[in-house]
Amino acid sequence: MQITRQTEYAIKILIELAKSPFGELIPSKLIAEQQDIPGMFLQKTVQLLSRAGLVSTQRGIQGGVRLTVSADKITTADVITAIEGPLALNLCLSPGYSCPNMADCQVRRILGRAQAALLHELQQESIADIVEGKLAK
Amino acid sequence: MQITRQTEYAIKILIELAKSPFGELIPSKLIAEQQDIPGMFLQKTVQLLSRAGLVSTQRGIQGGVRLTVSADKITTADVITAIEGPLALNLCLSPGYSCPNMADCQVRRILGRAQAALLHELQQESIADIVEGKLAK
DNA sequence: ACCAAGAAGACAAACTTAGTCTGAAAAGGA
DNA sequence: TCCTTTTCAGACTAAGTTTGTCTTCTTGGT
Repeated sequence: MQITRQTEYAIKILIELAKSPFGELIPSKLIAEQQDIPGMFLQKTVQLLSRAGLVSTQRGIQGGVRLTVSADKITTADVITAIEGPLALNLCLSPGYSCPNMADCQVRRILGRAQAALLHELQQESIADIVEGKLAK
Repeated sequence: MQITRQTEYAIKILIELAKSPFGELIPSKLIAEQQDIPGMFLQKTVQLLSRAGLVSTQRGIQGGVRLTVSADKITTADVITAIEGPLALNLCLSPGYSCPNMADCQVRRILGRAQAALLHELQQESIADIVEGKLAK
């Protein structure tokens, strides 16, 4: 039950972007070096963030990646969702899933509560909080 | 970021055991039928629960599985730990892991908070709660 | 036109998960 | 003691996921 490495990369990418003034274009190669992420894999990750609307990219010389949402509006939950899809602690908690006894399934209910607690916390934490170190314990 | 199917099986096994009087031996074959779990795989799962001290088993004719801890003392967190090992939302949150800049790693800190919130909720929820349906949202 | 970036998708290696198979060991009864 | 029932243990396998790489294409600026 872990986030994937790619999700961790995504968080680091956003942190790196948030260190520069909002909207500034940063070439992905530079991000890769700063955060020690394999170049090609980083690009795929940026694309997921881009499709989620968190960043935008520009091609060509002087191209790169930039935030389209301010860092204090991007939560950890947003990043996880962008990379891994909707948070689901169990298959039966995925949107669109259905099973015969879903209505009165106690396992589903109990895991749903845990998931809600996790999600609530993840939605409190923004990229800006991470960068600014606002999480003193 | 999901619990494994095996963990879900484990929860169901414990629920099934908790339906009978405490300490009663239930043959694993019966549990498999009741909860629709592949027989061999269930046995492996029972073994993990047994090594974690949550159940004990008896071989031979009239053998089976029984709870060794009362259902209201077994939390969802216990089950996940028994099957998957210590809860870790990210590799760097696993016990025994170390990386150079672990002390001031903001990613680690933020995920640590989320993990603590999740763990707290999981530790509130017992198998007895599930069986008795005490979770009416 | 040329070059520096990102876009896209095929591919592959490594790992994890879910499950099976086979044989052994133990408990109890005949 | 022998037989049956049941768990124990480990090897094995098939499928899926993760984490990348490689190659080719497209775009934008100079």
